[in-house]
Amino acid sequence: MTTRVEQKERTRRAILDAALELSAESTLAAVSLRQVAKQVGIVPTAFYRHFDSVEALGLALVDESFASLRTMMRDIRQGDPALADIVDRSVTILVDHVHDQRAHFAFIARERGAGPPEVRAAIRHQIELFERELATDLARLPGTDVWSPEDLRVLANLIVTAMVATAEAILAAERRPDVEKETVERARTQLRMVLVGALNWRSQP
Amino acid sequence: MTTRVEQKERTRRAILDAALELSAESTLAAVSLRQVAKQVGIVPTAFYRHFDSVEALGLALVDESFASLRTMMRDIRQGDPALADIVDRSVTILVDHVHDQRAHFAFIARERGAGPPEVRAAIRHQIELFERELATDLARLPGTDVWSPEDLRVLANLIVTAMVATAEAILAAERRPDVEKETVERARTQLRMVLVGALNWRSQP
DNA sequence: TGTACATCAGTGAACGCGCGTTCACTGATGTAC
DNA sequence: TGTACATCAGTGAACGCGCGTTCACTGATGTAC
Repeated sequence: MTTRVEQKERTRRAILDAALELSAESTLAAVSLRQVAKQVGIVPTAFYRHFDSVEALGLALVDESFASLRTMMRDIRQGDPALADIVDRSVTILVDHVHDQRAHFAFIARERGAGPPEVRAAIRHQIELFERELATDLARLPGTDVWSPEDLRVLANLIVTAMVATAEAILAAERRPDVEKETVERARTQLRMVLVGALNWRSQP
Repeated sequence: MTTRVEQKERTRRAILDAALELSAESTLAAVSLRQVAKQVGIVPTAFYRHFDSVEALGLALVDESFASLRTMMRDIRQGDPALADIVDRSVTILVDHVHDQRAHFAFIARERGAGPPEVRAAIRHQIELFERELATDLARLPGTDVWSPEDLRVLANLIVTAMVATAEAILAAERRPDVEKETVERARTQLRMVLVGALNWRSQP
């Protein structure tokens, strides 16, 4: 026996999943309320019992997607932050999460540049928070004591940019293992290059 | 007196400009043939005298946009490739071109992730060509003789990724000079960090 | 130069379709007593 | 436990609107002679 609350939550979940799937064809802006309702198996008007508009649904998807990113961040932070294998571990965890949360990552990648303004702003804000957290983590690494706070933020921005590009490349690889392997190797090399630069860096050189 | 050919070209130009302007609101996938025709001041059916579909129009915009990128590339390549000010000069030229070709850069940034599959593929291909050219240029710099060809490509990819992110950040700054200045400073610092990494890099370390 | 014909960019009516949103409704689940 | 009423997720008809595409057309520009 299912309660009314449980059933409502199940329908809401189905709407979110349908929107993720349909927007994968191009972008959320091109998805209609009626397409979502049809895929879920409800009448179009029932949509309004769950969301005010397709855009409100988009904001809910942003929240969801970044919740899964934060899970990833926590995974990366776990365990010994020794420099030796930090690059390999971080990239491996990124790849695993892109596989597990493929639809969420794809959603962020698409809507980041082309979503409705509010959705775009929400994504930009979340990426900025992400960057700030990474800067804090970097400050704990040995050797960064000669860095200015600004340079730490700049480095964090570069790393996040490279990781976003890597996630997009993994998605574009479309599960072709050879293309993906190349992408992952490239990401590791790039992170190592950046770290070599970082270790030889002095603020205001 | 204007010839028929001239008039046709003028209308075609107006269609391209209208599509750039309208797609700026969200993405080309959300722009209708009728919206474009209305903005140009022609009847919807006249659109077909110039393009087979909105998607064909999209591909024409990709070609245009990358033509302006190649102009930029040529500008950067001009003159002395001395390491000293190569970073400052490259970033300055990038900023100037983003200002001059704002609509084109914004179009690429949006459609790169969310455009119709053919448009996305065309953009990915052009960025790859761009990267290959940069790798060739890098190979001419002193100090890169200890680099493997693969690592040159990986470095070029990192630099292109950072420059694409910089262009997007300049667009997002929406002509607010203080935000833009910060973005530009960040790009310069990042390129310098990467170059410090590059100068201390040995392939297969 | 003048005339007769060809070309073709742009017109305008018409089509069937999917869109978001309104509204009054139904009937199963939940609650008060 | 049983009954009477409240709640509310989902229904289904209806609306006016913008969509892409078809078709036969017009009339200015271009060309052959």
